[in-house]
Amino acid sequence: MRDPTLRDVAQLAGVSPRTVSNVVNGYAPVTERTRRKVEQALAQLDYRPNLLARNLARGRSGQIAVVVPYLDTPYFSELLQGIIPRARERGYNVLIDQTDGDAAHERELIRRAARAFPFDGMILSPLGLDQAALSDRDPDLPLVILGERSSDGTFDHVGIDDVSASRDATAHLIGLGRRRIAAIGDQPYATGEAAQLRTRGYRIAHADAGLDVDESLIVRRPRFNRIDGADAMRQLLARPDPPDAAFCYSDLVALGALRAALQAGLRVPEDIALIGYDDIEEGRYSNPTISTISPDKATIAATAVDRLLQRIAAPTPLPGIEVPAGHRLIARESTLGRTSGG
Amino acid sequence: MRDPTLRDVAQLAGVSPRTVSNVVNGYAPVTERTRRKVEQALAQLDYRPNLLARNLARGRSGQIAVVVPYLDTPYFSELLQGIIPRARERGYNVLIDQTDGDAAHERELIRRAARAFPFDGMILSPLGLDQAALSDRDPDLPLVILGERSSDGTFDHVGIDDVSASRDATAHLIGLGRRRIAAIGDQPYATGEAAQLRTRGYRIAHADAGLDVDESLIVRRPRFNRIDGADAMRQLLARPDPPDAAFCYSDLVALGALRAALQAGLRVPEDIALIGYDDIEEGRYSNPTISTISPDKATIAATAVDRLLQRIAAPTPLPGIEVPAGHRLIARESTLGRTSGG
DNA sequence: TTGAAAGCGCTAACAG
DNA sequence: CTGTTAGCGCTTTCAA
Repeated sequence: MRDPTLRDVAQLAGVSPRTVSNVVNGYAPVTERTRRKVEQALAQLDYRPNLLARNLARGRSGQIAVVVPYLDTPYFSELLQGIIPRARERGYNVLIDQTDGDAAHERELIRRAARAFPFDGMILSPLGLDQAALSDRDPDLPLVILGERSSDGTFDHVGIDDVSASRDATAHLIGLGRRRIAAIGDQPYATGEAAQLRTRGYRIAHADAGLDVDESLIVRRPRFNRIDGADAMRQLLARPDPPDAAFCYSDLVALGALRAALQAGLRVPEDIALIGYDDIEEGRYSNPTISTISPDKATIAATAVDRLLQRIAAPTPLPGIEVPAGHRLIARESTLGRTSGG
Repeated sequence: MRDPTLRDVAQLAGVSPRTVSNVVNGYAPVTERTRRKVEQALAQLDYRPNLLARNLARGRSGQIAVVVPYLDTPYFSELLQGIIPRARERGYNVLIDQTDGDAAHERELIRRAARAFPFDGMILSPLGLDQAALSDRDPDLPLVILGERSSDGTFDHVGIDDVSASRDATAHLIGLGRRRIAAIGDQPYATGEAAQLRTRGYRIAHADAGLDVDESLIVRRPRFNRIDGADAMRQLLARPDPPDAAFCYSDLVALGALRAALQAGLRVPEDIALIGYDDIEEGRYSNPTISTISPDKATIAATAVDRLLQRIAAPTPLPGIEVPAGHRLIARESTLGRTSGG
């Protein structure tokens, strides 16, 4: 049978649809008596508003889009874990899309060109789009960017301070007495901002300690995944003068590097110490466990949602701001050794 | 400015909205000349249909819900990775929700009680709901169940044959000469069907080989995650007669167990061989790599979407069917040792 | 405080 | 082949 409509309820309660709407939405004041009648009818019919109709009338969709490059990257799925409930709490549904880092796909999304993807705002973790490309978008789309681009003043950006986090990671290695420290994951091109910030932190840490950087130890990699980490490590280990430590630009890279190092017969951290970035759960269970930079994911997720909903609600476009999130260094076995492991 | 509507286009092209709609949707045949005029107007105005309106008129939402217990469980995120593009291709958006295995939440969803969650059908991986509870739902909700419940005739179920997969895994261990094989993850209660099927396969493999099962080696665990695996392994290793192998009910459990075994100073697989279930990428990079049962995730994802869309499109409810998916055993270092590692 | 009625933008009977 | 028109179910302006 057809679902009961507002009109059905109105009829049963003997009032107009307008009044029922008022009761349902708690809008205008309604007489206690009327409200009671309406509520009874509502219950009796088990009425549920048709959201499509409501949204059409209200001119909004009640949905936000969350767009990440890869859904199966633990960092993103852990972030989503925080974003979804927060959005649901605040009355929004979450549409998810993944781009595989495809620039065209990302561009289409921020231009709202996708015919079949209705949303009131978007949380995007761009990968294919560089800073400039981000500005070429639907100006009316409330947008929050995650990761390492910076705000151009028309959208919010939430993320941790990559430079200082990377400096911390590198300094940790230096503090442990390591001197030939590789950096795995640099991306010296327009879309590689995230990587470049990390490289910058790596350099600063060296400078802080009065150490020179061996440029040949900075390894470029297109993605922050396991394969890239493993490949890079193999390449480094093939050198006559391999590194005694590596700052990996993601935990996945570190995990891949770890695998390659162990396969090559090295001991971690005795022969080579490893530190990652992201603090994914996997790094807490690997053998050895992975030292890492832990971004405050809960805060990032919550803040991203809150900012986005604010932007959506704002009658006139809000200025875009930078929202910093915290991070901390977590030292585990891959740098400290088993003694203090847990 | 306001987005152009169908009416605007019609006006510009000098035809009726009906004709524009026909052109946009490719419905009725349209004169070449008319079509050209309309298409030109369409392009000129950069017209994009309002989906809310379209869906309201069509009486559907154009969205499917995908509901999993945990988004950050690799198995699910890898599955989602397959589901989303497939659904998008077929013109559907994907709404995601996670339940944390909460029965009440799952029940609410299949009853379509959630006021603010519009979808035409649902792909659900139930955790909190047992077989019986699954039948108590909105009878009009096109539903595809993933995992280990079986179809009650009103929804489709897609999944691999857990019993035979588990038998394969156990037989692999037996074939390697192991005789004290633990099973980690049994759940002897209503919602633990998945686990029970695996235990059954474990028993069958023993029977096949003419071996007795040591009941005390079957370890119960509420969840299939890393912590449970680690805890279970610690408990097993504390025994005077520890096992020489373990069939873990998920890769995550195996990874946790691996961690605990190595921490206890054991060698894997020399002292204890481990096999998991799910074939998540993490198991291909752990040290040692994890032998596992690999379900055909691509097929599961694609089939689930296809079946669901069929159910949605069907004018009259389709009978629910069982859709089997394939699996294969992948032997890696955690059972074979490093010699053949890759 | 409540009713009547006009949309929101699109689809789809029903003519013609 | 194309125009007219009545909804889809809800919100909301305007009156009363």
